[in-house]
Amino acid sequence: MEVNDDRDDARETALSLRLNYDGGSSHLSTGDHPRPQAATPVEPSLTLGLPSTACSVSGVVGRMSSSHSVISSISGGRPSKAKRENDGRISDEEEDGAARKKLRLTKEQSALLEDKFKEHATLNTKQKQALARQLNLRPRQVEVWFQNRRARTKLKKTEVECEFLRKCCETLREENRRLLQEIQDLKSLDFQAPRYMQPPRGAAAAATFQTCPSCKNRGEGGSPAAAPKTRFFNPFAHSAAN
DNA sequence: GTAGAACACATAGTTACCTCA
DNA sequence: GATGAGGTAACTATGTGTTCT
Repeated sequence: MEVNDDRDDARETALSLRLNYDGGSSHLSTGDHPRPQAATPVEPSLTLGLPSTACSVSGVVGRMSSSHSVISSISGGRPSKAKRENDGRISDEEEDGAARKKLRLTKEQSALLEDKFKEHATLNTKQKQALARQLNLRPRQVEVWFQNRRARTKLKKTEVECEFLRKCCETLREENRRLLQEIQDLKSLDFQAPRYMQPPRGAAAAATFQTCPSCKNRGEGGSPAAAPKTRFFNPFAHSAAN
């Protein structure tokens, strides 16, 4: 129906904008709208140069292939929760009259879904229906798969970023250790304070300051007004106490 | 022009099933 | 064979933008 298609296009535009705003896992563009950036939805916001998440799925596909050849397998069944009657969407029960089954996608289905996901992280209605037909799945299943796939991508990205930050933290910690050691080394030196360092004021501050060694040695030498009062600012006195 | 209902779809979190070690 | 962990399909709850009235 043309009306629905038009609405889909408009909605997808809005969704695309919202997703970009959210800074979500993908810079998505949906449907027929031109995609502004890279072709793969996985990496764009990953600026770390780390492995693509696509690889995380390959193992699953391989594993699934061991027991399923061409047709999606259906097994078990779980009690349906009667929520979706109120939902506008069609549930599995409503569609085929049977209880919802847990299926495993075949290797071929997974591969094609992955390919499509690399092209578009989201699908518009037409794409979803076409893909569902192609895969012999229900559109709802394709939709769910893409939802879960996006979630997995985002999770992987979060893990990668977490690891990156952990390494950054460790680097900074090491740098901090090095600088502290450098401070200790400098403290051990009998160096002369520069003259631009002004003396502190107040009794509390005085506790963390000591007389400049050069002034101490000089005694009453120099200006009678300034020399005896020149003090050496010891920025390490406080930290050294800790 | 604006408000609100309806709609479709997004994400986040959860549940239940399946596979494998 | 039992079991726990991990993966994932399917679900629920909630939020958002668009369209229509």
